[in-house]
Amino acid sequence: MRQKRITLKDIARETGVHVSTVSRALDPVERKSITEEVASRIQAAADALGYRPNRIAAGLRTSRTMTVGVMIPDITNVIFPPILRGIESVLEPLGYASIIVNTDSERDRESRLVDVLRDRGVDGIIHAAVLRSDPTIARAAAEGLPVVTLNRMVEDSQIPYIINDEDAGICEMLRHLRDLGHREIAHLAGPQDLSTGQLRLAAFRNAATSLSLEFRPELVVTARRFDEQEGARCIRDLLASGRKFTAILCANDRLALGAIDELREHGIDCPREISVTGFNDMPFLDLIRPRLTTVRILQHSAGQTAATVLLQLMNGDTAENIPTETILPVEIVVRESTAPARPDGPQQPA
Amino acid sequence: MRQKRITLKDIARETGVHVSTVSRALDPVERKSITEEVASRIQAAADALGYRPNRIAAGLRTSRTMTVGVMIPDITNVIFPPILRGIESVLEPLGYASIIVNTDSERDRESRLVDVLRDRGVDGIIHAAVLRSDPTIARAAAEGLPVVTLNRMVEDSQIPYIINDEDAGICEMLRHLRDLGHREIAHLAGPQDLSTGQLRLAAFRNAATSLSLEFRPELVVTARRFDEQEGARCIRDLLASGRKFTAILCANDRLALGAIDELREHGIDCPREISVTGFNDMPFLDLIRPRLTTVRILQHSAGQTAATVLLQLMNGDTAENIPTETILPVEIVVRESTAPARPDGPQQPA
DNA sequence: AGCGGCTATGCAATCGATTGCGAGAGTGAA
DNA sequence: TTCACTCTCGCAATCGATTGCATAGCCGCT
Repeated sequence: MRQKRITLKDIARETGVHVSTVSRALDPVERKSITEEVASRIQAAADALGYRPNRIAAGLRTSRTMTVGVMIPDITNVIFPPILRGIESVLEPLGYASIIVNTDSERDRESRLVDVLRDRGVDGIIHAAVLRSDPTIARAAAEGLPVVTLNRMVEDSQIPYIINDEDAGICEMLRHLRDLGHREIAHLAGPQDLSTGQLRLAAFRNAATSLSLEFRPELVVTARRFDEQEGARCIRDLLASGRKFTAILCANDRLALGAIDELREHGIDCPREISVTGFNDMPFLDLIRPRLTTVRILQHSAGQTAATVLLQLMNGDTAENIPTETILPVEIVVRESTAPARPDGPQQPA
Repeated sequence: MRQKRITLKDIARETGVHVSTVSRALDPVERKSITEEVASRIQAAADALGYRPNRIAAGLRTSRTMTVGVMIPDITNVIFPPILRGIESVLEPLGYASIIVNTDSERDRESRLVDVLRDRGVDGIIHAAVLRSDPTIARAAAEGLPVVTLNRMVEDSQIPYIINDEDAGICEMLRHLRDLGHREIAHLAGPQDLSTGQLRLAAFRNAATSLSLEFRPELVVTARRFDEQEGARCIRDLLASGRKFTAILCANDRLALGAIDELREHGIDCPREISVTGFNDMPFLDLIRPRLTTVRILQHSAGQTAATVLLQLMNGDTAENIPTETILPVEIVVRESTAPARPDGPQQPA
């Protein structure tokens, strides 16, 4: 039932040459070392028979599989698909395929998956998982496997990383709020075991001082997950604390959405009474009212950049040509969830 | 720099047996044909050396790569990631990896990608792309490659398919609208070159007659894409036609969201004046007001089912054990975008 | 003691493509 | 005519694991 595949041997038999000659004739770089007439005869036979190279066999011999592994926390998180398309857009035209794995941000799953990818002989790994430390990936890189990380860096390693200029994003956003007259600005921080959560909190602190706004630890609440429920919970806690604030800078869009919902539950209007900002600019955000002011990250180009750097690594470019650190610009998108601070000062809600 | 991999040969040398013996000792099913003492000595050596089997080499010999191809239109479309997680949840524990490719619903890209997957020796393909006909995949299946399709079927073929019971979903939704008193119900249909668009329109027609509601072709408008812009455009056309209607059943959530927005632009309130329903129940829908009444599809289980059927195919189960057709149940989720038809009859907006 | 039969293990081919090396043909110059 | 050199192509090893077949050894039975 199943057709036998056409191999080099078949073409060799057909054209009366040796399989090695066929191999060379079909290899664009070796082709020049073959008489043009022979080469085109072989090419014709290959086309006629419908030859398709067996990448498995080639991979065994060359130990290059033209496959890369991509590790992300969870594909159902809307920020990752655009990254994957970005990666694909540079790798696929070059004949690479990618194996995508979800780590669910679990450490043992993460290291197990690194091994799975290595067993499959991937030529490199793009690691967009966000756990704050991972010995397995560091070891893989140290053993010579090309690795780049996205959105995070592995300490004490030479692994190139691509990050978004989140510091600048946070800082711009804080400036936007300040320029609107806000002074008591809360921060709804993300989980501190995820690099994004940690980095954005640090950025908030730095930005506050550099903008001559006082950093107030009591106005920081930390979410345990990046979701709406936690956003809402944090707002409840914040309101319960009785502290005054007129704006909330959230570490991600979903926290912001949860926050706005919870404020509404308490009869507090966003943006009239309290301004709220997000981070990521996830899809469909402009369908949700009030339309969220947020920091836009160029996920697609982040993916492209990661893939490009990985390619350099896999091609064995000289180290000095490979950027260790790439910082991608972000931009703030001002929509409807931010407004001038009320002139009569913060109204502490009931 | 790069460490040499440990191979069977290394273990053989270490333990003083032949590599074939090592191979058998490490293969759970062959292991019983080896003296327990030898087997465990080999196992110990393998562990000590940190042996990891080379799947490429094994794949070459056995022509099983433990890899499946998954074809979808576009990973950034929110309905696909849950499907992928569903597939992964059954395949990954068994040692399979999947290569995911985006077809962008382009025919030539689609057939090219089928070949890419075959070149890589995938053991099977789950085909969730939605073009209405594709000779390449049919040929692949005819040549013996295990294939299952998701959300669509390939005509004139034995390819098993998994679909959601969209007919039932449309019918239930129409019944819901009828029970609310609606009689003039428009259908905002999806692109007719995509199977989902076509099927849902057909289902709408059937449901109308079976519910003794007149099917009115002039109340059907067809979108060119499944997005908000097209939803809005269709509503403009519908309003411009001057026809009366009190409810709109949309072929997908995004069309519905675009429709509601456009109605609002015209000063028409949903659901008070016109009810609107969606299809898919995409994530974050409950954050958008009015919260959309829609048909929920169990994407995750669809993925699981597709993977399970593919496994049967790949394991060469006898044909009669393999379901050709699997229809998964759907459910309607009633939220805020539907309300009773106004007792004074449809108000034709200006 | 001899023989049948079974079991544990070794041997070697194999999957398909790649590649270093060498041989033969062809060319040009002396 | 011959020698040196180049160009094209064939030969065979190789990547690492799998597997059908062969064989050596052992057991038990008569």
